[in-house]
Amino acid sequence: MSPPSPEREAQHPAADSGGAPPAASPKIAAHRATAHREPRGRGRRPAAEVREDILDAAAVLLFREGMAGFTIERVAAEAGASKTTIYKWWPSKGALAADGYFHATEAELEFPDTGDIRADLRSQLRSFVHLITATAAGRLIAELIGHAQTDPDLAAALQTRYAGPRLRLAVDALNLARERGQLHPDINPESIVDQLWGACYHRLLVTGLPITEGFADNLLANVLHGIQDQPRNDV
Amino acid sequence: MSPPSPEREAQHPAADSGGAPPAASPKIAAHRATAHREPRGRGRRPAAEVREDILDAAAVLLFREGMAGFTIERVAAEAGASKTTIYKWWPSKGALAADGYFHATEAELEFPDTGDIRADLRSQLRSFVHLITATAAGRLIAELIGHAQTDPDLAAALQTRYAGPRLRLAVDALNLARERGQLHPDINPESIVDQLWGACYHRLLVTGLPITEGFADNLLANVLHGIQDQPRNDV
DNA sequence: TCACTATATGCACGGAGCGTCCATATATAG
DNA sequence: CTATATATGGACGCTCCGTGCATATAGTGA
Repeated sequence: MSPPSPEREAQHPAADSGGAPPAASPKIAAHRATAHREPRGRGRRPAAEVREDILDAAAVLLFREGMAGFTIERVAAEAGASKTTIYKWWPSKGALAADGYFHATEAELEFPDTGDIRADLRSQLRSFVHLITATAAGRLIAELIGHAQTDPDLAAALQTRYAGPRLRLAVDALNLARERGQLHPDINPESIVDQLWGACYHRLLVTGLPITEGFADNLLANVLHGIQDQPRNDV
Repeated sequence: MSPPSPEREAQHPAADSGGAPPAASPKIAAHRATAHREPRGRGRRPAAEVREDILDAAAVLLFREGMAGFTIERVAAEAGASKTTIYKWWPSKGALAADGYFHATEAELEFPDTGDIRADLRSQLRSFVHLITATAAGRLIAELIGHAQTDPDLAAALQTRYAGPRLRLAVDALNLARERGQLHPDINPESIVDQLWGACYHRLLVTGLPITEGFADNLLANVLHGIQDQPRNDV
């Protein structure tokens, strides 16, 4: 119904060639030296290449428009791929969104154990606060979590690749500290993490109150005061 | 473009029906003995009646299928009303969902001030835990909050009629306790609420860990231990 | 009693998106 | 060079959105 391949040259809105990705935003692919989508008619392209294009497009769309504007059709258009191809590899919108997000961010998520639980938790918490307030990922994470409430694929992916690792990191730090005798022996690490991270999510997702570093530090002080191994005078 | 003043009568979808059962499941209408929408030809029905039917249908659909199956078209069908009518009163799916939810629940949300901050917070928190774990509203609330991340109407409604009041209730209790000298003078009540409620939401929305009464009580103990007016030995 | 008006009704539209078919083209493996 | 795996455009039927239109009727004021 239209000329074969009118658009494919500057297909990618993403970074690609440029070497100045300020992190936390789509870093996308410089993965292929090849400039860009060659003018192609029909026919097969290497699977890996197509996959990469789709993930790039998904990430770009996701960060540009959020979950609201994120549709399979638009990803397909943006990637210069066909819906058929996308459906061949991803079962649902949620699954693609998750992969798109992680494709673009791929967080390192490593924090050294300094032996000081307060310092360790603070750096983890601050890093998280920074992520959700100072980068484009903040709103997006809220929207992803939001969508996950009605999308099992997305929920599973977030669980496995996002919430799980972060939770484990903090829990590990807490367990180490406890073994070191820095914390009350019968604390429940998961609950501590719920208090710290949950408080932030509460503001992000529910009340909309501002999330600042001061807020985070204050939070941490409160929580630690409640669990450090000192005589407890109540309960 | 249209007749002068068609709408001005019962414009607000809001409150309406009188004080009835608290409950947390659809109480819906016995308001009309009639079981189901009479087969009617065209023509006008009393506005209030139609509105009621729509809200009932919205609530039923919401509780039965969650936000996933909640569409304007289905509400219309279920209510025996026409989409046109719905769009005349509600600007969006989110707005209708919110009204449908509150129509069905209309929580009382009153807690006496007993003078014991621990007891007061515990009853509030337990009531909340009960709501999100033991009633159909739990999953639904998660889904509503989820959708609110990309639906401004819904977000505003939840803010005003759900999160706001609950937050205020707890903050008030904390302020009273502080004035009574039960709490450290420079606590930030909002943060305390973030810790308590946020921890629950964290499990509900993010990690999926179980939310029990024991969890809630433990949470409260931790938090209070951190903020009660006793010598603080750190920070 | 009756005409008038506000309001609900069915119907139908164009648009978007979903998820799934085809038949066709071609890049890579053998 | 052939075979096969795989991407392609295009089209389908479906649901839903949000909005128009002409028509029917309940309630109301004359």
